[in-house]
Amino acid sequence: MPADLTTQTRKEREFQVREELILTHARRLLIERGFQAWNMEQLAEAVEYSKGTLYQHFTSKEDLVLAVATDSLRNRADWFEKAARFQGSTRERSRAIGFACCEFAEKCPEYFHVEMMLKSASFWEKASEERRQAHSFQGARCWRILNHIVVEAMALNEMPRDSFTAEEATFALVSVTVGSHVMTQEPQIRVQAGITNPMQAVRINQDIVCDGLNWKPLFRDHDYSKTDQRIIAEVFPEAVNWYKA
Amino acid sequence: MPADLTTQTRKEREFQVREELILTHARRLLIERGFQAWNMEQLAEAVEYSKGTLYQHFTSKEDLVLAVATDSLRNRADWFEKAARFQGSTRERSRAIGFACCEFAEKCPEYFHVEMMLKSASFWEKASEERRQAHSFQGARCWRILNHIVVEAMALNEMPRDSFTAEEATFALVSVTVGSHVMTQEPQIRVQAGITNPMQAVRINQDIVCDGLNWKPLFRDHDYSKTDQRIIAEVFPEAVNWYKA
DNA sequence: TTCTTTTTTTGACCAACGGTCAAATATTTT
DNA sequence: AAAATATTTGACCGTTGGTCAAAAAAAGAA
Repeated sequence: MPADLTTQTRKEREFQVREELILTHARRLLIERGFQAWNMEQLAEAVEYSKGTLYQHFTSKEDLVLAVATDSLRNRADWFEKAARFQGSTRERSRAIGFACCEFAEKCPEYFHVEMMLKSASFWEKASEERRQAHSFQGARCWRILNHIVVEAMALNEMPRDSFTAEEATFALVSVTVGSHVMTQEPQIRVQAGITNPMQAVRINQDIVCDGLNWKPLFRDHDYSKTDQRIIAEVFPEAVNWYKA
Repeated sequence: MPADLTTQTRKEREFQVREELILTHARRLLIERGFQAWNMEQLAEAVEYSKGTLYQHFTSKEDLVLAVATDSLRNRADWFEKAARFQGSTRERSRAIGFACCEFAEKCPEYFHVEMMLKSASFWEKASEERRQAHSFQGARCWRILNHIVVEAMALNEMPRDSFTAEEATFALVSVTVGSHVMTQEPQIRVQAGITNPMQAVRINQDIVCDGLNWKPLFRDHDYSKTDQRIIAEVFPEAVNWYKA
């Protein structure tokens, strides 16, 4: 998020440009090698600064990686917002968010890897309070956008109110999405489940959960292929490579 | 799995006893502190052997931790088997497996933590081929048990065959379960979703997916509380602490 | 029992890496 | 041009996973 350039001094701007340079290279290393298989020395070399300079921006390797993840998460929230504005029924809009999730997984493949590490307390503890808050903030944005659609669906009686609360419904969608992404990463599961297109597998599971929530119109009663094409055309004008009709 | 004691020499038996001692202490450290916050030296001290001896059993710290995880996973598969033998409809039996998952999460809290680490290639690579295979084997057992019930449900027309394949249905259940466990670990999500009982949240999500798969009798049409009590009484005779009616 | 051989255990040692900070370098001010 | 301030650097440190030659223990031979 480029803060307003007018109130910044040249120094501050240079500092920010360098931070983005570091983040870019760190993301590349994360994608290419994961977390362990590179060190701060190598990153310093890549950005053509010394190790000490890196530590002027980040308190630890974990802090840096969390910053990369938060950057990605901000993108996801932005995509969520755009998807939520899709013109259609509440279920169609939640579907657009499902697409945003897949697009996110495709464009920010390092994210889920970092997300897994975030579950371990020791990782989280090594990051700075500032970055932890930034990450929580973007996470909360994503939750709020989806939850808002669920609440609206219940208000419009497109989803029954008596079975589950809006929070339970939102939680179910979030859980199945994360779980599906995690499981599709596992080669063994891919074989056992016969998965050839991971993104499609994720979306099928989202359909199952929405149907389980009785979110009308049900997937099993309704053909969403027209909606899907509109979502791709209107929300993701750039090519979406993972979609198979 | 204690191999047959008769064909083993005394040495071999002692070796095995020591391995179990190491695994026990490693599991305790994993639960108490996670993966990072203890080192091999401390573990060696705890088991009253030297570091070098640990490396006669395990090729690396990761190899050791994978062994702990596989031990737990074997327990889960055993619980799955027991749950699958529950007398009832296919959906009731899948419900019993859902309970087994919760019981597992409660009794082996270190497992999900390790499972997350297994997603990173570098971790997996540091473990020995032998232990990787053992882990895959137990994972496959769990899959097979659940998948078998799904196949049977379709054969008995308790779940429609035309919407999803048996593998897709199994995958959906596995995904939502893993995802729910992962998400309930996250304090922020707990607050946002208003979760007070994580295990109940997991089971709700399983109900939603089963309903989405149109697995009869549907949760929304049927009261499963009697079934739940039977499952607890018959499959988990020891106290189940997390269940709230 | 005593000496020799084999097996097992040990902990000093190594390399790798995240992180620090005094010194060097660059920039700004006077 | 010199002094003052700010920034960058990389040698250095502590920790830790992992190794291996030497020590200790066990087994075997006499």
